[in-house]
Amino acid sequence: MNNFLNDLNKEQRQAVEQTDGPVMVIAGAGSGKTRVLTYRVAHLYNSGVDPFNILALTFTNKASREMKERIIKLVGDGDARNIWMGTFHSIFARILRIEGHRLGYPSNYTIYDAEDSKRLIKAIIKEQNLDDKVYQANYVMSRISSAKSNLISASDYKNNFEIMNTDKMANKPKIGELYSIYQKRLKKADAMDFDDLLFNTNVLLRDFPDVLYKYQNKFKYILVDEYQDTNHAQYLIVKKLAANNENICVVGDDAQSIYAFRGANIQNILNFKNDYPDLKTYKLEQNYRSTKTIINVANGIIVNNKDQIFKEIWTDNDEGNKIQLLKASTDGEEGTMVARSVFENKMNEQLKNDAFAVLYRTNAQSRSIEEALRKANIPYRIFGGLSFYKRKEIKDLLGYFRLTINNKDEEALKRIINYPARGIGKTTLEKIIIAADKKNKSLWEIIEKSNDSELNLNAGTRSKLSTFAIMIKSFTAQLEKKNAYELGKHIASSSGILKEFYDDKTPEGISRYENIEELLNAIKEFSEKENTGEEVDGKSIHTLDEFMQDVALLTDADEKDKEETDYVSLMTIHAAKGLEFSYVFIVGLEENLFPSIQSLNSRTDLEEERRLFYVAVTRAETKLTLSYAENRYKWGNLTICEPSRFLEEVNEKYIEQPQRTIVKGRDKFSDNKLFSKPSTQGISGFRNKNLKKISSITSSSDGQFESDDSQDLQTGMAVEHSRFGKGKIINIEGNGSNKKATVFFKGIGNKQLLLKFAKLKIIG
DNA sequence: GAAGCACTACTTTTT
DNA sequence: GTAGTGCTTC
Repeated sequence: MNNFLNDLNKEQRQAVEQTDGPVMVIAGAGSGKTRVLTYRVAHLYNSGVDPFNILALTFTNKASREMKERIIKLVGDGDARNIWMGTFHSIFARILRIEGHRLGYPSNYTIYDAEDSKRLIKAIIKEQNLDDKVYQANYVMSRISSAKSNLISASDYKNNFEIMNTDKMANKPKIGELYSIYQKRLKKADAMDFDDLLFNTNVLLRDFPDVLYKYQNKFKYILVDEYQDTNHAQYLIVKKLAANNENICVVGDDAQSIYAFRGANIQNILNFKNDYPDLKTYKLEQNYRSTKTIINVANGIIVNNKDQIFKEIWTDNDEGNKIQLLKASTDGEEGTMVARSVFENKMNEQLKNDAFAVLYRTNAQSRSIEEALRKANIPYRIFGGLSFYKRKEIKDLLGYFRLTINNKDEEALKRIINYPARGIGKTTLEKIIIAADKKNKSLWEIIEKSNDSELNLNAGTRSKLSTFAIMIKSFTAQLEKKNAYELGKHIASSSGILKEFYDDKTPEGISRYENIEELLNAIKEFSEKENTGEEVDGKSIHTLDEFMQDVALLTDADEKDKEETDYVSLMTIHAAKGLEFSYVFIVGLEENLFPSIQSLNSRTDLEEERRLFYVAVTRAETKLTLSYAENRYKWGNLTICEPSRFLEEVNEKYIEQPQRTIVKGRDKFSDNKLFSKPSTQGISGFRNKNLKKISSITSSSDGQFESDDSQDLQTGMAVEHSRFGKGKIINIEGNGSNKKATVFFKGIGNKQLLLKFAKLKIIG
């Protein structure tokens, strides 16, 4: 029974068997972190701990899904399903459904996703007559979000001199006010955003001792994955829940902390021992994943960071292949080179597609890779990006579901009240919003009473509103009676959504219709899921609101494996965390892209980018390929790029002779019809298309650098721009071809101009 | 109020 | 390049 523990090395085994008391595992990349976590849970289970008493928190749905599967493999299906395992957000959303009434939330509260939050914030900025150029929704949202992650409420925010002063200095003094309006609106809609799930859980545990006591007793054993990525709110929840039993095990790697941008606090792991004097710490430094070459490169990168717990990853694996470095002239060519390299390696080593992954910094980079793989007939799959549940048509239909479940859901209502068009337009909606604000009611309550109010609506509009309200109410009435699929299908057709997409015979329309069908299929599967015997919330059928509970927190569609299971994986580095692939391509290693241009201001941001690079490198088992392009399309323009500074941190001795391989490879495979035909077409196609633009840009910029004024520009000078007119230089930054000036133009405002493109004339 | 067209901001990363 | 917004016309 205990023999599976023999799979573990000494440190891993110690970490697994030390079941009681506080434990921290510092687990280097590829050192068997997930294995320790899963074995630990399995070991607890086998030692007789009641699965209901185990709480395992992960960071992503994917991680929790995988962990669940692995545990079930170890201990068998059955009782182990009762372990509380999931993401922070999903676990605490679940607790809030049970306990939220204490904070004034019904159990059917809605979870707003990032898009809903942003829309609401935008709407509020507009309603407050603030300039949306000054109060950019993204900025406001991130201020509010980081406040919430640090458990600063709207009133705390407004009472905090330092915070308010920062906003004042940034010329955005109203953010505190926007925060409190935003919270009020969420509350009125019976909605929580992602941050509220953690914030409100903290309030619950802080203000209701019986709740705290209940969950402290329930969760006798707590495990936290990726602890380095927890923010303050998450840290405190874990600390409180563990306070009684102190059977807490956190696993993490400070070198892989890549979420500081959204509030993750690396100090949580660095200071963990301060909270638990009895802490037992285990370091896992042996890597089982990668070749010596890859490990050496990774160590050579991370050593450049100042902030870290010292550890050096080592491996018993072979030396392995050298690192391949690809230099492309454009992003299109980069894609082609990657595709070719995938093909060659596949042929030479007789590999399947799923041995390969292409990792990039931003989602936008996937397109050129995708194009090249498609031309080369290599199956691929993109992870992340626009996920299934974020597509417009899906969110439209989900909007109906949401409104059915929670009539007060403001964002859902605004989304669908006139979709498909039913004659309830902007003006009417504005009147409703104003009335709702005045009476401090939800939009729904105003609509319900649209007849007897002083809304000033004409009879036609009133009847349209009441038809709409009656329809939604009829859906709501069927919530408990029909199963999720029956009701879902009924809503899809009687709302007119299905017809809307069915009538659209464009390719997009057809694909939308198919997506709707796919959603309904998923609901069908859910509805027909075997009932576990015990009744969920007293219901004997699987209802729509049950289905919807998890949907807001799903990012990847958990899409059922389609026909194709053997594909090359394309994803951002963030999404690749925790995964491993035999052959890894890291593309777009260029300054301002990776490291991201927004990270260049501070050392901490740059170090986070470096950790990101470290994470990317350590995904590779057998062979690593790095690539960059000299020119890249960014927001529609061809931009000149410099190789990333991170490339300099890779010791040359680990790098294969660049270019050589490519030329050889091309010769070797030039007689292969499958590949060479489309690919050469692809290359020449791209070349021809881009050459003109490249040459025109280089020649014009060359000309500029010799003849024009851009070298002599200085802060304070008055200049003239062909389009914006006369302006004054506020700031100059960057150098070489990336030299950038901030120029103030009268009546236009500040503009950031790349000097190699902007034709600035000095006029005084 | 709706549909069609032009304009602009956007791209960091995710629950 | 695209989604979202805003303007114009019916």
